[in-house]
Amino acid sequence: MSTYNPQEVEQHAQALWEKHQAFEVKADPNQDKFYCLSMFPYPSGKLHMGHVRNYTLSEVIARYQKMLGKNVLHPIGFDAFGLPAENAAIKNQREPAEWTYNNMDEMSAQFKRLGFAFDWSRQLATCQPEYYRWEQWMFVKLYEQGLVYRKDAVVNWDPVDQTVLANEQVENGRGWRSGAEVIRKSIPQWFLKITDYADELLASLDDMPGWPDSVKIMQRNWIGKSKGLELDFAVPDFGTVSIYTTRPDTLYGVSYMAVAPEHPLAVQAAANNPALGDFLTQCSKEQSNEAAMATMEKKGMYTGLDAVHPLTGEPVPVWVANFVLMTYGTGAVMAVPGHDQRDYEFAQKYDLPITQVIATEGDLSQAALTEKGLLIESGEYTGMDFDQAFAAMAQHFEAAGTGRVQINYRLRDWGVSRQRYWGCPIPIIYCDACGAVPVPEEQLPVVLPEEVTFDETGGSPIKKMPEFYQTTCPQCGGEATRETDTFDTFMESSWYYARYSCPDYHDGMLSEEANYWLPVDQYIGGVEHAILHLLYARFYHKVLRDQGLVNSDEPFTHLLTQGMVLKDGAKMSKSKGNTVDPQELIDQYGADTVRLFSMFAAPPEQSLEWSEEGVEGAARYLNRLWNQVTAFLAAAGNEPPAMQGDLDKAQQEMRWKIHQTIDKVSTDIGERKTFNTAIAAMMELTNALSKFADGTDNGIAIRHEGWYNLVKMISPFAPHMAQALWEQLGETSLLCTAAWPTVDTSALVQDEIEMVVQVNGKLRGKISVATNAAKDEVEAQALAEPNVHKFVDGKTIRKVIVVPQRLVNVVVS
RNA sequence: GCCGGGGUGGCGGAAUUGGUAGACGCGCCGGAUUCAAAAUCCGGUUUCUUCGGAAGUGCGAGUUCGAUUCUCGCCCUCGGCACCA
Repeated sequence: MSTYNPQEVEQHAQALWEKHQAFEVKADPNQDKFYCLSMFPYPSGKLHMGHVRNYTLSEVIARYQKMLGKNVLHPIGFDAFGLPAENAAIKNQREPAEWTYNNMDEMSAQFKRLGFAFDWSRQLATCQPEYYRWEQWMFVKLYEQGLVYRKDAVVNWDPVDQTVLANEQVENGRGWRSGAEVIRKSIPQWFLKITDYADELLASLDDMPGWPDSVKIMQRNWIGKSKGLELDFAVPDFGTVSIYTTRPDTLYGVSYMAVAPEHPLAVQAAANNPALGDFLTQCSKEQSNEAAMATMEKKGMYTGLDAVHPLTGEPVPVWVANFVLMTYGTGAVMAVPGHDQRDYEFAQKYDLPITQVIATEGDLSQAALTEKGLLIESGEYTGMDFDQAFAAMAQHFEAAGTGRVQINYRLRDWGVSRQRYWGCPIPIIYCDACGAVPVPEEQLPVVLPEEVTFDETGGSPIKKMPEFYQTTCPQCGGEATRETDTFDTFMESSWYYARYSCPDYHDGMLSEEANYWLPVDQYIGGVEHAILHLLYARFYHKVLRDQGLVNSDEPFTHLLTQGMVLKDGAKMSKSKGNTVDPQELIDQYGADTVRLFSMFAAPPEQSLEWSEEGVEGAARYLNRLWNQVTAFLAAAGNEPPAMQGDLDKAQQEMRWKIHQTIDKVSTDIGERKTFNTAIAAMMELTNALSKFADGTDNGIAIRHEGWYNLVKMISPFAPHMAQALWEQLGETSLLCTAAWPTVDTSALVQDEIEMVVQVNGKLRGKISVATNAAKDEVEAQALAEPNVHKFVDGKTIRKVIVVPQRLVNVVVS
């Protein structure tokens, strides 16, 4: 019997896996595949506990599936483009590429030290031209297909640093480096028509049982499909302003219109109205993100223009309002203060009329009445309900040619242009004669120069590098300029999961192997990606499908969204100084302990509260398991006697516990994904086996059966220690390729069962009954229980509820 | 503000389909071992209690024989809100 030495044991197991290339896989049409994937990391520096948790989750599932006999793909790579590399470059005067590659090396070493069962031969990094060339290639394909277009869109402009800022670089409306007031600036940018796929993205959600409902609901709301009317309002001295409304039934209640500050009407009206001009300038300094728009003070100004109400002919004043989004619908709304709360508050503030045109309960002097109901004060539409009014008005306006039924989406097209350096160059060339021309396939990739110098403003260096942007037009051969914007990094993360199937394929974006591995069977990552990343990836997958590159409709069959790792109730972050370095823990306790703790401390979806004592507990458990198994083997050897004859009661119970645990652990890992309860069950079995000191042949056989299966079951969590114990059990194969334990259902049969007896819902006693006992027998036995009898005596029994196998509730008065 | 989570002992959490609230672990208390300590092992541990019991899962109502679980209304907290990834 030897003591447990994690460092030694872990080195040994890792060397074995390396020697046998245990986790490198090839497509094999004759074997069931299982593709298990954790969201790839941004190479920010060293690993943190969030990474450990994320990759241990996929690790446990991957190793479990492998033991079930599946051909398991469990790859790793890096989401290597992004803003932090540029920040590090400015701060440390290092090239983003060098910084990134260094971090990748460091993190790879830590991944290996943790013993993750990755197929390292498939490692990829999105900043490598071999990867992003296919992203550029696909962009050109989509351009040719008409799914790409260019339009003006708003960015955060820092007027001092003369650069575009990301939202997180704007603090309280000011640039984080310069401190200057950030303004909204409109510049031309490239967009992908994700809205063309809105309906399919929405409809597919109904057929994705492997995704959490919460994520599907969030995506549905994000897509925000609605049916309404687009109506044209004539505005004398301007022209026509179209609005979109989902509540045409409230049309008679319109008391004003509101347009976005960027709306052409507002711009025209401001031309000879200095006060209005000032207001628009003021609006341009306000943040345009949705949270800010929704919470800021609602402000507006009359433009001096009046629209004509399309039904009554009455004049309707047109206002500019800071809360109207130019990017949603038409950038103009009709305002019905009586039946919309935001319009209501605005009308109260500016003393605009509030009228009721829908008959509903409520007090209009307190709040808008937003419930639907029958129309009142609405001319010929009076008395109709919502559906009737919608249909009648749609018919009226369509006949008049001034309105139409329209399906609208909250989802906007995907702006992919970033005015930043460390990203994939957008493969477009601008020619004075030919306009925007995509880079021809044979000229791809457009390689991002890696030797660059940064100044403190954070502006992209390639915008100042003629050797990068000076080129010739692919169409006319004349002088031309390259696009210097790069892609949103969500572009890279939208298809990496597919590229893992063939990372070294040079003749195309994806090879046939993609269709063997895809879709991903289990995808794991933080909830914070519930909408953006996961929606973009779903969109991209459908685009890949329509290009004939994959034959599935959705990329991820099952999704697990993990919670954050907290310390003292707050998210671990460098700025808070509450980080825990996994490396120190690995050095002190070993990888198995760190892995076990991260799985045991909380269920995957919930946040995990960090606890040093909890880690010690995990280490203590592994130590105890090691000692128990080695002590048993030292005493009984690794060749157990055969079980024979009848088992006594304690032996039966021990076997029941062993097989009940196998059943539970299998369900917890394979179906429920509650690894914390799987570990708890294994701890219970460990405790039970420790106390079961039966030295008879049958007893030793049962103990061997228990420890043997326990070593297998703990192996996805603590694979190094399990491998060492496996060898002590006399096995010569790799444990990670051994078969997962199977349940002996005959061991689960019990002929007696304990039932709980309640009186008026309160626990009063317990009875032991035959498993197949009839209801009357159970009832009789329950009433005969002394303590139950005490509480029932002298009272009238109203009814007795018997829940088979569980409890009896005697209702008395 | 809108959308989606979460709230259970001193702490992390369990209770899988409406059926024993607190599994498992941590901490703490007691014991064994030790010259002593660490480590290890064994036992106890929701609160109150007149020792019969009673109360108890963020707060307030409701449905039910029975609610941590379902319904309604609140409070607190975390994630997302389109250029952080």
